[in-house]
Amino acid sequence: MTIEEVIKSTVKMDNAKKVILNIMYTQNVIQDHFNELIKPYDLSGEQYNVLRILRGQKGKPANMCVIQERMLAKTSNTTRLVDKLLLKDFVTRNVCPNNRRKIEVSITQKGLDVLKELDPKVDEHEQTFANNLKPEELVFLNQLLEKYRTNK
Amino acid sequence: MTIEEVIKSTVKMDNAKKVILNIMYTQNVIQDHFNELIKPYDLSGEQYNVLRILRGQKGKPANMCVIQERMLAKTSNTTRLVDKLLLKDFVTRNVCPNNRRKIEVSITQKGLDVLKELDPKVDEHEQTFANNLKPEELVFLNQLLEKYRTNK
DNA sequence: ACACAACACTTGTATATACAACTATTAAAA
DNA sequence: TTTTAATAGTTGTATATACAAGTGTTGTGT
Repeated sequence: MTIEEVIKSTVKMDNAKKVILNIMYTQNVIQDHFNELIKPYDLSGEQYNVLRILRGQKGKPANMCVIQERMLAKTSNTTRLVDKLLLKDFVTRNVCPNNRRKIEVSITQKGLDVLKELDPKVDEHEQTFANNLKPEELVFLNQLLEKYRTNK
Repeated sequence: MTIEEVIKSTVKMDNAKKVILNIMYTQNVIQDHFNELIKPYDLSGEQYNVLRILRGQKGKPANMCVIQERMLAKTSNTTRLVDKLLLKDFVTRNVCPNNRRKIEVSITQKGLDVLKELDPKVDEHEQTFANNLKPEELVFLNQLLEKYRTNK
């Protein structure tokens, strides 16, 4: 399905406009698919993302600003995301003893368990889309997107 | 900047995962850029999108469901988006006389004026990104994204 | 004609995003 | 040393998104 078909466009669009809509729409499709996947786990996409970042710390706690800079959506409100994760006992939160302005957030065993349960489903989610392309097309798509973002 | 650099990933990712993150992140970058552009006009991205759809109707009013199906984010709440546009006198809203379940939404002259003022800025926004790619790369990027979405 | 399903839209609630203002702590400058 | 600036987070407000439940209208089957 082309992007024109998706938005039922009546007028012809140039490729610059088409690419933007294509990226925006594809992101929507991916996100809807992912939301379906995590719905039973009482996690939002960004909450999952924070957990994933914390696991990547391999035991080392992360400050709020570290979490922030590793998230895709740079404007997310990390405080409130961590609040939600705290309520579910997926993370712990403590004031950093060396610098009391900082907060140390760590993933709990319960958080690790839920990620582990999700891992195969997330892999499958990623593969479902990736399988539509040949391996070399996947590489090229990555290159094109990176180039498209140059200086932004 | 590669997607690994963006999210400061410590571990090596496969291309399937990279593509997803690349699309999600690129969409974020585009959206942030676009939000900057329309901020002075007191419009959100989706509000702009609704106005654009209404202009595409060329005078013919659009029902709520028509607007809905032409939007990128299929789960948007059209009622409340139109509410906001009504407050700014960018659209009119009337019950359809033939079928009183339906609503006829039309763009006003004020709405058309604001779109006209935005047109060159939106074009520039689109070109800024598109110029990073050669014309044939732009075409290929569109094809890859469409193929990537197959059956979704 | 009546009951009931389908349709088109609205409203409610919880969560998420965008952005500015605010608090507390630490570092730097005068 | 005192003031000021910078840093790290939090809170508030408005808007947007996700999703379920609700209202009114029209179409369909018996």
